Amino acid sequence: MSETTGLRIGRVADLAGVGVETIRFYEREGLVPQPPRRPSGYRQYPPDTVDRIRFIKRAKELGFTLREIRELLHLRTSSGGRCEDVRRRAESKVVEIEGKIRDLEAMQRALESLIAACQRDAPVADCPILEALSGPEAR
Amino acid sequence: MSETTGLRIGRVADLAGVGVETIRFYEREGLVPQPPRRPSGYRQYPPDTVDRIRFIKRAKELGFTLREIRELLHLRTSSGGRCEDVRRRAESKVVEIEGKIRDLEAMQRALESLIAACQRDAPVADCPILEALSGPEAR
DNA sequence: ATACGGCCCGTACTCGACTACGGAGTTCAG
DNA sequence: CTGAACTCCGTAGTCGAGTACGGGCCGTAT
Repeated sequence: MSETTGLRIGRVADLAGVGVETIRFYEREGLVPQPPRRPSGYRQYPPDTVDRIRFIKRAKELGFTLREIRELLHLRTSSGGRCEDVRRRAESKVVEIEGKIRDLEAMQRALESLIAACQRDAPVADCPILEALSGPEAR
Repeated sequence: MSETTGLRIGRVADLAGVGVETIRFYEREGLVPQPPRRPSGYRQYPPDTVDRIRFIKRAKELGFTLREIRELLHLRTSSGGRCEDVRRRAESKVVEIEGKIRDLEAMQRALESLIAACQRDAPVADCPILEALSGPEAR
């Protein structure tokens, strides 16, 4: 009955920065594996569950859907474990992520130029932000 | 009556890769400015509206909410045009974007290592992807 | 031993972001 | 000059991702 017993759901929720209900929801959706239970029915989480949930949170903030995140998390074990298939899926995710990084960098450059223009006391209305941001090359 | 007249909503939708209803929705939400109308009531869009909508699309895919995107798009003109305020807001966006890029790069490295492990014919179940992805440093 | 949390479950509700009507007027190619 | 395709508007419905009950069982500090 020490701390090797595992974490209860509320503790995991606190550590990961989400609500208890969110964890149960992720469990239903297959994003967090079903943990062992005590005889009482209480869930007992291994500590690394916290990292998994934090990962889900970050990935959401990066524009991945729960469906995509589930795929990412299951890359290891899915497709009957056939390596070739896993590799292909991983590679296409890498390409997707590269695109996101490129877009973010473009937004960043646009914002930097807005900031620079402001510092040169140029009237804000003349900042070229929108032109840069909504530039011609779309996805 | 040449092409200088402007685009009708359906054309803009096609070019930007969204539905007509989405554009009307964005207009209601203040993400796309209200265009001039013909006497018939038909909207007549300047061509750069297409870029604006593409930008909205990309930004959504990068995890920004419509509220945040509206803020970005209004940076120039909001806050009564007071430069200092605009600059501060832009700078905090830059920081946020830097964080996103860092997280994406971490995911990418994790995926690369999964791919590498696969190519070395290591059994997929042993790939260290999850450990890398859900690493200790959260947001 | 009891009370005040925490946890169980299922169901229902919310919120953001669309998406789909339906009935009327408009455009324009043939 | 007609008919198919497009547009208008308002309202309602959907979908993803949670969030909130409510009634009942656990656990533990006093």
